[in-house]
Amino acid sequence: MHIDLDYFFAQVEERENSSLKDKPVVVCVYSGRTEHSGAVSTANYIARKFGVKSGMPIMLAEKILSGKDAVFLAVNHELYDKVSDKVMGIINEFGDKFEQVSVDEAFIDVTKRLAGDFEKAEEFVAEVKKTIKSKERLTCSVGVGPNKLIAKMASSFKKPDGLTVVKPPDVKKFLNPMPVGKLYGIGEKTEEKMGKLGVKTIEDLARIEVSKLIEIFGKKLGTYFHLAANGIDNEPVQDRESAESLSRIATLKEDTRNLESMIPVLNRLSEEVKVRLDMQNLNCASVGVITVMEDLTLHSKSRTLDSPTEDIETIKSILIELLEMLLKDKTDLNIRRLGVKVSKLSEKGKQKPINEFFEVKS
DNA sequence: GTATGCTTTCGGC
DNA sequence: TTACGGCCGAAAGCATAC
Repeated sequence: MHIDLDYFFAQVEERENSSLKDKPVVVCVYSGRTEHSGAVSTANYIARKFGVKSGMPIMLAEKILSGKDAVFLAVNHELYDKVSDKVMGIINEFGDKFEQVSVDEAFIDVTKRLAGDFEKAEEFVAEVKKTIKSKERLTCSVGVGPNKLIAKMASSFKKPDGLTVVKPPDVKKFLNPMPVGKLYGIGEKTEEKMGKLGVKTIEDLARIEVSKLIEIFGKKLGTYFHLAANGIDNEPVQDRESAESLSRIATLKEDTRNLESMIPVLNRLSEEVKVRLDMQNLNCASVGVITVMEDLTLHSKSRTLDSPTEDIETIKSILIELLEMLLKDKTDLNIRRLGVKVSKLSEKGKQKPINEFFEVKS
C-alpha cells in the first residue's frame, strides 16, 4: 500500500489557517534576489485549476492569479517536517513494515493485516484515512496493490483524497492501456527508444520477448522492464537506513564566474552539509559541486574518494578543485546558483561490507 | 562487445 | 515584457574491466 499526502505543503498551510481554504494558495521558495524572485514549490488545487504548477516562476504565478484573491506563502519546512513526522508515525502503526519515501509519501506492507484479502482493503484504507484526518486534519491518496510498483502507480491514479485498489487479477487490466512512459523506471529517452520498437503502451512492452529486451537494453534493465510491464515486482517494503545523498544549494547574490567570490559560499554550504552529516553520524565517500548557470542549465562535478571522509577541510578543498574544473569546462556562462552534494553515505565507524569478500566462489 | 559501476543531467514535488 | 528553488532519487551518458 502506498500513501501520498495531497498537495502537502499547501494543505498544511490551509490546515493552519482555515481562511485559505477557498482561495488559491501558492507555497513559494523565495531566492532573495529580488522581492518576487523564486519558484513555486506547490499549490492547492484551486491554484492548479488556473494553471499554476510546481517549479513555475513566482512572478508568473502572480500574473496568472492576479485579481483571484490568491495567497502566496514562503515555505515553512520546519512545520512540514513536524507534521510529516506525526503522519508518518500514524501510517507506521497501520503496517507490519514501513518505508518512508519522502516527506509526504510512504509504503506500508499490509499483507498480514489483510490476510492477503483485497476485499478488506477498502475498509482498511478508510480507517487509515479517517485516522490521519481526525488526528492531523489532512487528506491523502492511497494505492493498494500486490506489490510496491502497483501500489505506487495506483496511488497517483486518483487524487486528491483518492483510493485505488488493484487486485492481483486486475493488474494487467490496470497497466495495459497506460503509455509505456508511465511505467516506473521509464523516462523520456527510454520511451522514445520503445516507440521506435513499436512499443507505445505497457501492454505492448509486456508482449515483447524478454530475450529481445535484454538484447536491446542489457540484462539488468531488460529483465526489469519485462517484469514491471507484467506487473511483477519483488522489492520488499523496508526501512530506509538514511538518505543516499545530501545536498545544499543556494542562489548567489549576483551571477558570477569569479572563484574567489564563490569560495566563501562554497565553504558555508559545506559547513551546513557537514552539520547534517554529523547529526546523522554519517560520513561520505563522494563529494560534488553543483552549478546552475545564468541560462538555468545545470552542471556538476563530483569525485569518489578512496575512503569515506568526514573531514570538513578535505571536503572544502575538493570542492574548490571541482569548481575550478567546472569553470574551465564551461567557459561561456556566469553561475547563478551554487551547491554542494555529498553521497555514498555510510555510518561512521562502520565499514561498508564489500560483497566480494563474502561471495561463495564456485 | 558487453556488463557494470561511476558521473552527470533530468524530473517530480 | 520577463519572469526561475531546493532537494531528492531516477534516468541517461560515459568509462572501465573483463
